[in-house]
Amino acid sequence: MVRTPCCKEEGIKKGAWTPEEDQKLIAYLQLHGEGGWRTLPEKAGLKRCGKSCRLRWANYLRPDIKRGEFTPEEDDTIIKLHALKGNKWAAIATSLAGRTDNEIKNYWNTNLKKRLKQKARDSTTHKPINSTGQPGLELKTHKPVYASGPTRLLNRVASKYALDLNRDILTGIISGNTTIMAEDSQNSGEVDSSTSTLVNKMSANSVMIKPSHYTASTSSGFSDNCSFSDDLTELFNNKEISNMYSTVDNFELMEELKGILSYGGASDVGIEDSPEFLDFLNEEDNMDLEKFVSSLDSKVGVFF
DNA sequence: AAGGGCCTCAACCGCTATAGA
DNA sequence: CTCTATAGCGGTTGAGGCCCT
Repeated sequence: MVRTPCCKEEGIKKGAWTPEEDQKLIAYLQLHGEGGWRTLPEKAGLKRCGKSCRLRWANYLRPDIKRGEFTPEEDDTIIKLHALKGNKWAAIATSLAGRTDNEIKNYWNTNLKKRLKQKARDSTTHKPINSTGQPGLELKTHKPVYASGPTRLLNRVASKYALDLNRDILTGIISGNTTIMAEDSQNSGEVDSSTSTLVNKMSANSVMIKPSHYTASTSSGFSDNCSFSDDLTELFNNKEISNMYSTVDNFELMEELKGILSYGGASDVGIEDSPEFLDFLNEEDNMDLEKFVSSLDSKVGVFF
C-alpha cells in the first residue's frame, strides 16, 4: 500500500512552534474541539501539517498537562513501571496524571536511566550489573547447578522471603489465588486470559509442581509442553501482577523474585538428566503445592 | 570572552493499529 | 475484503542552552 503523506510538502513549516502559532491552535481547538487534524491547519490558519498540530496539542498545549519537575513519587512510579512494562511510554503515562509519554520518555533517557546506572542496575532489565558489566543475578545466593527445578526455586524464594514478602502475594504468585487477584477479578468481572491460563495450571488443589524439563511424570498441572519460564513471561506481564507492582510496596522483592524465577527457567543443558538431580527432584520437587505454601515459614533457612 | 562539547527536550519520522466507507 | 484516513506509539533528531576550559 502506498503511504499517503500526512500533509502537502510545499509551504509546510517545521521546527519550533511560535507563541502565535500556539495561540491559533488553542483558539481553534477551544472552539471546535479535537479531531479533524488533517484539515485543521488550513481552517486554523496554520502552515503546519495536521500531525504536527496534533502532537503540539497532545504533548504541550493540552490544558491538563502538568509542567515542571517530576516529584520523587513520580520518579518512583516511572522506575517501577518501566521495570514491568519496558519502553511502553504511553502505558506508563497512563499512571502519571498530567504527564505525556513523550515527557516521560525524555525524562527517562536524560535522568532516570543514569540514576539506575549509578545504582549499578541495568537500565533495561533493572537487574544488578555484575562484575563483568553484564546484567544478571548475583549468583552467590543462587546455586546454578540446581537452577532447573521450578519448585526448588520456589522453595528458595519461599525460604528467603517468607519473613519479608506478604504471604498472600507469594502464595498468589505460586497458586494464582491471591486475595488481590480474587478481588480484582470480581470487581472487573473478567480475568485476563493469561491469568486464567496460569490459574488453571497452577491453582488446582492437587497440583504437584514439576520442573519444565522433567519428563518422567505427566500427572502434574504442568504439562510436558508447558515451559515454566514461558509461563513466567505471561505471569509477570499479566494485569494482576502489574497491579501488585504498582500498588503493593514490594517492588524490590518482586523484582528479585522475578529474577530468581526467570533464572530458574534457564536450565543448563544436561543438569536435569543427572541422577543426582533426578534424585533431588523425586525428594523435593513433587511436594504438594498447598503444603508447600502453608509451610513457608518452616522452610526458612533450608536452602540458604 | 570565545568556542567546543555536552545535555535537554520539543518536534519529527516511520511505522502500526484501528475505524469506517 | 480492500482501501483510506486518522490516531497512536516508540525511536531519533537537532536547536538551543549550559558548562567547562
